[in-house]
Amino acid sequence: MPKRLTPADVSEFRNRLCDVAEHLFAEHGPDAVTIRQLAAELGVSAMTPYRYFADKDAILAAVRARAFDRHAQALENARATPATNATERSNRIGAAYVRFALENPEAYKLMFDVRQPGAEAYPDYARAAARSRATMTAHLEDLAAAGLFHGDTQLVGHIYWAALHGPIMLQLSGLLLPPFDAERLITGLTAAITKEHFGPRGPESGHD
Amino acid sequence: MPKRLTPADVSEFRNRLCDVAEHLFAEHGPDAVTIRQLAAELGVSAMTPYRYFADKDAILAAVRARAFDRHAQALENARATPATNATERSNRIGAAYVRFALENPEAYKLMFDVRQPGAEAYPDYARAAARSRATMTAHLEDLAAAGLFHGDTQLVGHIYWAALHGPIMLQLSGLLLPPFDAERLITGLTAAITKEHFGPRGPESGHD
DNA sequence: CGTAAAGTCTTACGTTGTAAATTTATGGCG
DNA sequence: CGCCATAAATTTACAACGTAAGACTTTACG
Repeated sequence: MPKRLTPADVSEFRNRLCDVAEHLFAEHGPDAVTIRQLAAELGVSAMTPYRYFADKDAILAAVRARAFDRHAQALENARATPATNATERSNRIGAAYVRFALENPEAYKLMFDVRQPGAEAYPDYARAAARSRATMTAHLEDLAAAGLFHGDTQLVGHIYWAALHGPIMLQLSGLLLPPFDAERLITGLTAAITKEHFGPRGPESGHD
Repeated sequence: MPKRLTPADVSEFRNRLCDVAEHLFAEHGPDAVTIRQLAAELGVSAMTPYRYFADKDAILAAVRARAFDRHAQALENARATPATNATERSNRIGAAYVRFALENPEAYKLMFDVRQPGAEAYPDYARAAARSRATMTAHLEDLAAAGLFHGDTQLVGHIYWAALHGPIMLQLSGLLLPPFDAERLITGLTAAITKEHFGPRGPESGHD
């Protein structure tokens, strides 16, 4: 049944496979999903995916990259949304970050999964991850441009990032017991960062 | 070769197996290690481990529990070490936390791995994890007892925990690019928490 | 219109986790 | 002291996995 594959055909198949893989990964975990399942779901034979991906590891990397891209898109959307001032926009980006993580916990787990050692070697993954990181520091540059922040935007951007990531990961690991959850810890942490870096009477800032 | 197994025999074999598993997991990742490898390393047949563990998942849970126990032990040692004052002891516990994570990155990854969904169902794992968490809040109770802190010890303990965990996990995910690393972000975050919760001129507090 | 090549499918292999059957050694009882 | 029920370990066996190799099938171009 082969007609010559255009690059568009290739990337369409890759996308369809990643869509299916994403759902199955989220439902059963990446280890429990087999190539044969993916192939069956797509109505092709077990070997067909290997025309489009080097191996299963590459499929995992591609799905992780796509998750990072959707995450980055959510952050960029928040940054592009009109806001009354730079501080509000900044908070909106933080809120978008947390909302994405809590509404797509399986995607977030995949993004920051620590069990694929060579992930940075996949260019798509590296680029998508860098794109998320970029917005996390860019919004501090916005604040600096508006004269609302004077300091190391890269450093404080990373600190802010870690202040969201830590609580989220603790919650997703199942190690936060009621009444504690990511939201609450993030509120506490971002309040501390805000006071530290925006003066003792700086703008009130939760993440939403 | 069977002599009746005493409970001591059983737990000795379990320990030996976990020792081996820990090393192999650290070296190759838990997915890449097979039961047959573990058995060979122990000089027994492939099925023998199944006398001591229900399945591979239970072995992973046991190794994770042991890692949490060693971590908890490191924290408890730091807490038990004499210090000139409660603040210093508190900082030492934070330092012990970070040191353990950075000196045993594979163990730390395993502890907070997000890919074993039913982990809390293993009592050993749940207990070991709770033991680590307990020390992370206990040292704030020490500060409160010394009159150096007035506030919600549980809440701020968790916030402090998240402030260490976030940077560490970002670094272990390989997503922190020079010049940023966990140490630096932790310094920034703990400084902010300290100022927030110990007044604008509270004690200077890095984590070491 | 034929043919080289591209795409797909089928077949096949080594490895995995583990169930079932088998062997082996021992501690308790006549 | 000798036998044997049984606990422990091993051997064997199987279905499922990732994927290499080869066979088939369709298309684009000379």
